[in-house]
Amino acid sequence: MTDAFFSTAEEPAGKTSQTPAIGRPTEEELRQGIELLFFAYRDFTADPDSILEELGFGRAHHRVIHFLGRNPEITIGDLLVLLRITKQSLNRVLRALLAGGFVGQRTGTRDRRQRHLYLTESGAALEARLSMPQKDRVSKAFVEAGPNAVAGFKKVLAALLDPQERDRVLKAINRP
Amino acid sequence: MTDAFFSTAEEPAGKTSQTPAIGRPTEEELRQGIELLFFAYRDFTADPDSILEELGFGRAHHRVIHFLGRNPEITIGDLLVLLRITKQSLNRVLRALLAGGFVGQRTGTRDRRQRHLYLTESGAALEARLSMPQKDRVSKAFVEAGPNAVAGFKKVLAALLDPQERDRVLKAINRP
DNA sequence: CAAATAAGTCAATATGACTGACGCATTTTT
DNA sequence: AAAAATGCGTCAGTCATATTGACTTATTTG
Repeated sequence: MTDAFFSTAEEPAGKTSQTPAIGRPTEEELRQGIELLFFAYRDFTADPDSILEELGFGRAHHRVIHFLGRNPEITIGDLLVLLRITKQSLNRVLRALLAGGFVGQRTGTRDRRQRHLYLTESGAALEARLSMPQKDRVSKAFVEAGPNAVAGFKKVLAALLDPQERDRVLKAINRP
Repeated sequence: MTDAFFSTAEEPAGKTSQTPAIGRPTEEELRQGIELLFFAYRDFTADPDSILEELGFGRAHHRVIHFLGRNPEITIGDLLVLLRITKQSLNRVLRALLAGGFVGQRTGTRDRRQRHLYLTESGAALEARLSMPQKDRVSKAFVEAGPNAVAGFKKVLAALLDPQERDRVLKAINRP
């Protein structure tokens, strides 16, 4: 079996590599999609790294900052669910951000065990600075590819999400 | 199926959230694109992890296996360029794969300093096993989103690549 | 009051990346 | 032919991010 998974000669002559109108995508097309996603995501994530390095932060800090920007007053527990990491992993990152004055926390009023996190002014400034190159890249890509392509891009990415959580995630992304 | 994810009803009448025909995409749209990419990629990469864990391997091993499947007889140096990691980083991973019998190497004939790497039979089997869930996910997404959306997906991802290397990468992905 | 929950922390471990340095075999250049 | 450059392997040390497990404290809930 599998003597050449990515072999060039896997399709009979006469057929092309195009997606059939209704059937399953070809092996070739799937592989291309997978690799494209890999490379595009790699370039996409490479953008903010140099800024983070200046501050001695890593991508974990970036993620926290991003989601805090999007979800002000989120509790630790909810942030853990969102990031899908452990409390201990978050802790180190969060401590650094608190110490650096990028993030603040307030004790919950309804439940005083909870800590509500938020970006400080400098935290928000950092968020803006970090997201700038990514927004720039995505913006250029959207403009270049055109609105129709962008719609397809979003549609496919949405379909790639875990079906179980798709609605939840899309709702979170798409809220006003 | 969850249609109208990216409903346009979120902006006040008069303004639409469509990308302006020629202008810059809106902040909202950019943020959505960024987050969608993040979540979709996260789900996408989660697939093979359980298989890898069985074998005591990580994503680094997966990447090596994938690119070895795609580039049989590649040399160490070329693989390093492709993966953009250091020789030392690759070494540990490669040693494990060689020891496990998933990868073999041959001394080059033209230049005997070079090692040409290839997947063994069990390596190819593992590659197939790892890529199966990803292909499945992408396949379902492509079918669900439809050919037009897939074309847009690819177009945007290609536009997200670093301009400097775009041609090189696309050529590598898209070759026969 | 007892139990459950939210959070913080200590400790140990794993993975995957990095830099720097050095050695060996081989090829290329001078 | 000698010198330099190249391809690869490896030792040693570091770093960032993640993990699990166990324990504490404060607080809420049954």
